[in-house]
Amino acid sequence: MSTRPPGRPRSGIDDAVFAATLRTVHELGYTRATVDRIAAAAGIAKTTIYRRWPSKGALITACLVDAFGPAPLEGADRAEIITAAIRWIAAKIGEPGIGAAFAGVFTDAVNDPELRQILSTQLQDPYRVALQEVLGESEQRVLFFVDVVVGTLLHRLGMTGSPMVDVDDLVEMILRDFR
Amino acid sequence: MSTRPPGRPRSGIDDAVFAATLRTVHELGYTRATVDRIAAAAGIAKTTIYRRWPSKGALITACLVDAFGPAPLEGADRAEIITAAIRWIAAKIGEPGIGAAFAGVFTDAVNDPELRQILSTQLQDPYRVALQEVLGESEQRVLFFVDVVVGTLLHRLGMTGSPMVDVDDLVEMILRDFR
DNA sequence: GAATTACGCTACCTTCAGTATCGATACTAA
DNA sequence: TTAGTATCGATACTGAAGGTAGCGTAATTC
Repeated sequence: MSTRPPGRPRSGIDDAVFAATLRTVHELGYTRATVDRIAAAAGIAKTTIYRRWPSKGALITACLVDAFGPAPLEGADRAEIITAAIRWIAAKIGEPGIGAAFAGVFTDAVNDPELRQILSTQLQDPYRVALQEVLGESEQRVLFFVDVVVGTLLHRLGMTGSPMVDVDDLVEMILRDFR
Repeated sequence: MSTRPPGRPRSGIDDAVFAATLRTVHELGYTRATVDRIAAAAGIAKTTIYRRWPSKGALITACLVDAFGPAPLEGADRAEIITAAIRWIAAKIGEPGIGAAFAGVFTDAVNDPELRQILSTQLQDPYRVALQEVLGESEQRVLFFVDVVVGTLLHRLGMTGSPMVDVDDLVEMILRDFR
């Protein structure tokens, strides 16, 4: 059942495109990482990218979803889980290309409701739901948690150009509030 | 001394340009608030804008410096000062056009070192210095404070499209950390 | 009146997101 | 083997937007 449909199958280039995206954003920054350059870095045609993702923002979002993967929400107690989650997202944002891509697509989303919808549902919602379950907190409270953690990390990255290196202060502050 | 220099004096249009900028950003959002449209809304030529500010980001930054004004860093003790400061910046970011302009120029600055310099020195530094003095905290600590407060407020605005209405949680969290 | 500086206007350059088209390619079904 | 279908690469193009150049004109000082 569910045999392969007719027509030429899509070539498995998603991973190559994601890698080329992060590499290009890391080297040139979000704005100068044009779709043309990303396509060239991946060795494919620009039109192929637009056949798979409806916009540059959607491509970046898909790339981030792939790069982040599932969050490691494990630990003996709430404090350990929260600490691990903060350190995990901070480390991810510190990886080459990921932080710049995240900040770039986030800022694009501010004035683009469609992109905001994509970003919210495809990237944030899975982690929000998982956090609500494992922490037993309300949606409102988890959203506040995400605002503080991600907002702080992105503000530091955007204002200084470098990711936050010492996350201890942030962890302690959050722990005092969510213990 | 310091008599008026020769040549046609600049017309006093800065206030009109700032007002037109906030109005246009409020109506159309940061991206669609093009320099052409802002100039048209102010009733002047686009070239006049570029004679006074070197880029769109610099114009928005100057507009924000003007709109924010000095921070009300008053209160009987540290807790009152911190509370007032947080409520003040949250209210400002909630004003029509200001939050969108702030988020927009911030995100532009992420991949534009020149603009980041302008934003950091002209907008953030005055408040950072004033906070260091009145709170007696280190530069590192005050920068962390700014990262958390502004980052949280901008993340909420960018992710939901609306400013944070209930700032109490943020105030309490910060107070627990900076008491 | 001469020099100087700002303004408005028009035209222009460049970059980039996104689209259209067309021939070639890879696969399914008969 | 052939017809049908869907993808890919390549090229060209559109439209929007930031920013610049040049020119005539207006305002002010000396």
